[in-house]
Amino acid sequence: MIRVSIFEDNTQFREALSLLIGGTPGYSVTGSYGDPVNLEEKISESDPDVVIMDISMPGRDGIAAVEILRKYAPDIQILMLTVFEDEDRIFRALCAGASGYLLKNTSPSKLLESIREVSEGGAPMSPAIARKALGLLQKFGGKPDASAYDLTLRETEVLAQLVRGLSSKMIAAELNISYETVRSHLKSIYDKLHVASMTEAVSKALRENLI
Amino acid sequence: MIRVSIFEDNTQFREALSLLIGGTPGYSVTGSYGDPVNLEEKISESDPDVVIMDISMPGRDGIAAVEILRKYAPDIQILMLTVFEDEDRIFRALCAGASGYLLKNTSPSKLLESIREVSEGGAPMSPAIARKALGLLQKFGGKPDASAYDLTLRETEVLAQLVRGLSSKMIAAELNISYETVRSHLKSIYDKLHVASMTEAVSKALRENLI
DNA sequence: GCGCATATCCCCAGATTGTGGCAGAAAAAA
DNA sequence: TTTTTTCTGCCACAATCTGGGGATATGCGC
Repeated sequence: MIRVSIFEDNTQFREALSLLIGGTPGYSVTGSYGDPVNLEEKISESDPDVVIMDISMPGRDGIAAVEILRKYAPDIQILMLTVFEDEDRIFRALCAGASGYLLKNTSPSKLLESIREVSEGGAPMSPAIARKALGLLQKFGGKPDASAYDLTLRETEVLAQLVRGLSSKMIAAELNISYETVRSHLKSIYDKLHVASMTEAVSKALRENLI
Repeated sequence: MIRVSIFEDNTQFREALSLLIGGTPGYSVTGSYGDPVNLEEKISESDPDVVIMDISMPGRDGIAAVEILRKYAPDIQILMLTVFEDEDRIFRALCAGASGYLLKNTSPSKLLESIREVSEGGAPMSPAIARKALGLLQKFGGKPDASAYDLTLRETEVLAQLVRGLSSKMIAAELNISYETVRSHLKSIYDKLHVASMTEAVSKALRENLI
């Protein structure tokens, strides 16, 4: 039996959801609310396994509610159910701690399946949402691209140690070469990365995934 | 009619897939290969809408194949079908350009559904995979967590500039405060982050998303 | 008021880094 | 073989950074 709480400001839609979920064997609706005010209280009284959350609600933003809920009860799975499909909101909701993201045009059977899936540790998303989430991931992951600045092998090694936070001396010890040699490599690295200090080099390396 | 090409080195599994997909109305298998050697040729002769790709194959890695295919024919949707569920491989496959990622224990009906979904612009993933992909996304997008070391507002600002690669002097200019003040803040930052140099601070800040 | 945290400045001594130049040995490419 | 690249090492000077002292002022809470 999966215990579900619903947060959705549209009364009609909320009732419909409640009827659908509550009327299906294996599911029970333990709470149904029009806003996330006094969220903790509502959660503790309904004690759900899964929370269905709308994004736009009066009083408090659904995404903020997700963040709070994440902290208050990390084990509760959160399923966003909303009409918004802009990248920004998807991203913020997922990063806030939602485990699934469905559009409101999702069919009842898909919705029920998704509730089960999210309670079992999955991450159900509407196809369009999943594709956008994937796009976000690809944007971040880009490419581990050390070749762009064509650092030599040794230079890459030195840079790697630098990124670990080591000083020139420590790097020398780590790589079993002279302190001065490390400094020589550093010069080349600065040249190739177009930077002028260790900090800049580390910053660039980490930002652009050069290690 | 969805045209599907299969790349999978296990002959039995490949044949089974071929039978399943080819035997279902609405789907046709236009190519079935044991390795991705001469990938471009195989693709142009089979002209698929969707490619099903294994990760481990003789000759060439499936992930590398995805990258090449992405460039050669960007409109072809790629569905990974493999046994691996480590974050690294998932991440690399998705970033290389795969649009879906299924585990080999996926049921035939789910598989067929996923092929349709990916061809329609979705991003089907096995629940466990989806959850891991979500985790990756959250890791990247996680909002700055400076609170852990409770840096003050000013210290956070200084750290932010440091991460940009600026020197103490430059930070002083940027924040319109004295060089010595910057140094004072830096001392506190070092103290709180348990580091002893700019490089270390930048490294820690970027790794732990303190900015 | 009194403590406490924050933010702002200062000085010093010693260590580290940035910059410039130089050069031999080994490896790879021509 | 000759040339080029990479890896190695060194010196010197100026600039910057680190770690140790303090000092003043402004709020905020008790």
